[in-house]
Amino acid sequence: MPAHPITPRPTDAELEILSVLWRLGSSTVREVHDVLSKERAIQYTTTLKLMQIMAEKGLLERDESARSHVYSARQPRERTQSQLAGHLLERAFGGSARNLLMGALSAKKASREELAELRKLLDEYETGRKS
Amino acid sequence: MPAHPITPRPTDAELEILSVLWRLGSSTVREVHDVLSKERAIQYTTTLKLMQIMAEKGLLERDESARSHVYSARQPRERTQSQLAGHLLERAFGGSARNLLMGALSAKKASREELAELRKLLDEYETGRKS
DNA sequence: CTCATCGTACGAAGATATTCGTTGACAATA
DNA sequence: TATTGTCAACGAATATCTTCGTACGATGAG
Repeated sequence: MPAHPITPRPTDAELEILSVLWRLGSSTVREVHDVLSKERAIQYTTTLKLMQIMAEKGLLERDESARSHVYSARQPRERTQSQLAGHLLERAFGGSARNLLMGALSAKKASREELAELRKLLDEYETGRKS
Repeated sequence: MPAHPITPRPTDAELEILSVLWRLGSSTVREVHDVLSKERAIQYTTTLKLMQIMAEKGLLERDESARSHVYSARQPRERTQSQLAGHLLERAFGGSARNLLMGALSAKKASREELAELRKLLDEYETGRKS
């Protein structure tokens, strides 16, 4: 039986780990740490502990067959992202996707290409949704 | 001099308070608590303490002229929302607004009306942005 | 074999978040 | 005025997050 029935929302530090794993795919602590430590000051055992806790929580899966354990995200990236976006959407935007997008755009200006991507996404979504 | 030079990102519990204040406008602890306590179990002093801490942090402003202090959000709603969306955008979506919107839409299905709103927002944004 | 290196496990400190009980001041009312 | 209710202030317990030092076993070089 898993320690947690449902996957908890990752914290900020945990999200850093997940981001690296999304990029690298299955990795050892060393591999994750090498990336992480280039972005900010952090000790190896901190990365290790974080990843151990995340495995306990069910955020990561661990393969212990080799001496250097290999970790991977337990949920697909899209699912975690959807969980996070959905949570913020409810808590901070009263469910208004429009306001969420507005907030994102005013935080970080979007390029013409990105705007085109957004429109395309809406088109595809509508097509898939239609009746 | 303010206790905090920049406004910290509100926590989840703090966001609940802010949401109520966004709806009600300037309010006493009692008024906020009455709304909050209908949504979940919480004691009056918990609401009070939260709002006191938020005032210390600079998230709220407090008018002490009356016996019942009157609180209000220090930042406009849009600014806080932009801060939160921007933070999530960077940490969890690698800056991709497209993926953020995708996550939001897959967390909560959007109605036809909401899709229209989203398109309209993109149109307005592009117009405002155009060289 | 011996020693330096690399890995996991563990414990614990410090910071922050969340919760609520108690206290004392003030106000409203009987 | 005496009692009852309302409020802010405070302290403290608990939980969670984040960080890192230490210990100890496994591995590889000499």
